[in-house]
Amino acid sequence: MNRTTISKATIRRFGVYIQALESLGKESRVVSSDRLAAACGLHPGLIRKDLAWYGGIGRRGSGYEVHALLSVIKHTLSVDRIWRVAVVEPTVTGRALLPGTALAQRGFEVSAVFSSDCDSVGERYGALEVHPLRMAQEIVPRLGIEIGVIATAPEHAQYAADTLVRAGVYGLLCYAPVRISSQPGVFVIHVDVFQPFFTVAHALGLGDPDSRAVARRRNNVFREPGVQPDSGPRGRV
Amino acid sequence: MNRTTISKATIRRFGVYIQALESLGKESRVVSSDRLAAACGLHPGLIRKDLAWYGGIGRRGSGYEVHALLSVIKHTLSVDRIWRVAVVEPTVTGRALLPGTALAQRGFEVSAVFSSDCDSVGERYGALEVHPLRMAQEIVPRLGIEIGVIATAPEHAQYAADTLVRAGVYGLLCYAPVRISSQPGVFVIHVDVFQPFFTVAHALGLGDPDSRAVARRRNNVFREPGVQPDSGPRGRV
DNA sequence: CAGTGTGAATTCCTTCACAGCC
DNA sequence: GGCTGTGAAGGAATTCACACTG
Repeated sequence: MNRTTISKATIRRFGVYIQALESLGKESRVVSSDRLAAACGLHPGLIRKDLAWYGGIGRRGSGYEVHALLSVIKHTLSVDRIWRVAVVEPTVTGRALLPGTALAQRGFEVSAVFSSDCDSVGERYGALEVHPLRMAQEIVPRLGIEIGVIATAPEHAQYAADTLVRAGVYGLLCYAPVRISSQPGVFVIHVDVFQPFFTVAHALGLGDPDSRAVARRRNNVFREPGVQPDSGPRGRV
Repeated sequence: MNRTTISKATIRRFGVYIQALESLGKESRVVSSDRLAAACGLHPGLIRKDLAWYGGIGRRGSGYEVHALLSVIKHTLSVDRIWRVAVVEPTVTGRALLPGTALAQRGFEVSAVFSSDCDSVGERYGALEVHPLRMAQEIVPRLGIEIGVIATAPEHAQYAADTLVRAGVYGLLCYAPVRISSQPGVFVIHVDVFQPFFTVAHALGLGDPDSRAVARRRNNVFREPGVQPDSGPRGRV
């Protein structure tokens, strides 16, 4: 099963596993698929399928060795190294990614902040000074920055993206609410921080509008695939 | 096709459509599935399928009327009203949701900020003052807050969630990296703001580690379902 | 014509259930 | 006994292709 490409869904979950394993690892040296499943809110079988991609990394009867697992998964996701990141526009969204956040612990180091706004240029956030966007051309290669975060207003997103790409960035996360287009060879992800609110609203609002009691009585309507209906294991109230 | 429950995937996309339509609406009164698809990075057929749920809301030959479409989709997602939201802990993540962000424009109004940290209590963010978490019991019902955002450290997440739920909240967004368990009738979504970075890292790091040139030359490896490989004249090989 | 609505085909993902190993 | 690895079954979500309509 090995030499195949991993499914997109699996890749997404690998990120979740890293997250969960980091904390599970503090408690025990080994986890079973059941335990990991509970921590992630997924079906145990799904976890075994995902991990089976490595071909027998688990031990029957006991489970998976946390450290080893973390290690291979991180390697697969290429997060067993440091990625340097540039943020364009220190907006609220942009600033939420700056050092001091958990982002750094996961191997992503924001090493530059750019802005097209004269007022912002020169401001400092911790050790970082805001530079004019036009300096990306020089700074990006010098600091070995490979990933760019677009946190501009939508109308400036494309320009910011182009500028970063020209400077050498080849992975982009766009937080602005527009679709930016990129040259081949550049990988782009569009992130909408507020989408989850929509999902919650839909779940809560089911049935007649503002009949709060109804919604309250209703069980979770969405279950992430694999999530047990409720009353979690680990379910202390 | 109407009386069926909508698929989870469709619901997620409805959120995206709202987003896209808000800006497309400024340019034209009508959109085709092709145009909307381009704006969202999706396959046109998929959009027609999704919208067909409403049963003939489009006009053959011309497309969908933007305003009407927005209106029904918003209704479906229950975002044709205001939802009041409480945030626990004004961490960087928590603060990114406070008024002034685009969240308010989408119908979600943060009306209270709570903290268990004595130092934070009393701080002001715009018009909002940080209250001790224990006051949730009184404030949540008074302000009609229905949704809670957990932006605490992981070890306090469950407690914060329980407190809010006891106060009357029945929808939760958890930004802390733990799985919180909830009573039936309470809808919970777990959000990990940094997951997209993992996906980018994986895409960029494909193949031999740190052979940047290789990655750079490679085309986007992940395509969101429906996204054309790139520069996509659709169809025809 | 341009563009929707939709069955049918396809691809992708998840769950089941059980054999096999520790 | 506990738990992994995995084929086979089942279910979703997406794409295709085309009839049909304004």
